[in-house]
Amino acid sequence: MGRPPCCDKIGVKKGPWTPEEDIMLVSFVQENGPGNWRAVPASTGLRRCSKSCRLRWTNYLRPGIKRGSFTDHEEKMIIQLQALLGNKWAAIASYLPERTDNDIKNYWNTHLKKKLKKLQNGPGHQENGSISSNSHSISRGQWERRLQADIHTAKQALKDALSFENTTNNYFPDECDTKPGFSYASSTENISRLLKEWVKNTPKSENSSKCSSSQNSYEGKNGIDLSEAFESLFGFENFEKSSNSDEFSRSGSPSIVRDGTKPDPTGLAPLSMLENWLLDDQVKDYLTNFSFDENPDLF
DNA sequence: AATAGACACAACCGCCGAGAT
DNA sequence: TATCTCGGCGGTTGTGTCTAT
Repeated sequence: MGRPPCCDKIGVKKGPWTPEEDIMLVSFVQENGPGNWRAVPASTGLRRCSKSCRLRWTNYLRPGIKRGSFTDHEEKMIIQLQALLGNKWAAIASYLPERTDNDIKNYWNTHLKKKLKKLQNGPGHQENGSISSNSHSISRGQWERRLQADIHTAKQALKDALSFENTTNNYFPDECDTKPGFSYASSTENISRLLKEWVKNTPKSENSSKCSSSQNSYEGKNGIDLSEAFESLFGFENFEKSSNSDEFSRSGSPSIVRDGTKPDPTGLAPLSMLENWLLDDQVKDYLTNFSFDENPDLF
């Protein structure tokens, strides 16, 4: 009769994750790899739903996540990919491997939606059917033909890029077999960053007076300093010098895998082609106004 | 300095397809 | 084959922070 339930729904904790919980989760993933989320609560003692554990890992702890503000380049990519794919945040995120779908979705909802609305209401929209770019102007017919060809090319690139799924699993490169913890090094950075932020944002007096039941508690159940515990578990003495996101930049990066289950689909070649296409001014203009409802046959 | 409203983002909810039993 | 959960996804909500008054 089907599978057994993933976890006992009664007594499952909700709300923000504590550093202590993060450490337990990362520790589990380090030993067992991502996946089998059902086993996480039972194996770690975490009073969290398996789903919550997966989400926490995916959005905050997995290797290669970049935090902070979005660059212009990222912003353009999101806008164009959203125009092309719609609200397929996971698909969009596969082109921005340092960002999570949740991040992109939030960024879209809080920033880009408004920004685009402003742009669309603002100057620069021509009503006469000709399309201008920075350097030249072409007829609508020429433009439509060129666009169809471009869309075909982009669709192929998308298809190729997305079809990387299930062909290889780069999460466990060969060397990881002999170097336990190798592929999770940046998870330690993610956590240490969270811890550092927590320390930074928590006044000392408050910090020292907090008990372990506090959501932001920095101390473990037995009064253990979690930063020390964490350091002894994983070690992040080199955090300061290695935590910059460049380590995970597209070129020469260790293959970052979203969620630990998908290979990074961003082989440089297809992405660059798609990027170039997406960032083309004319395509940008067109896609900004493009409606999939009116073009159901494109895909 | 106090307050209200806007904003940002982490986390949860509900749905769906795939797969296990 | 039927039933059930898992894993993944997109939408939504809750809450802390910022800003204007």
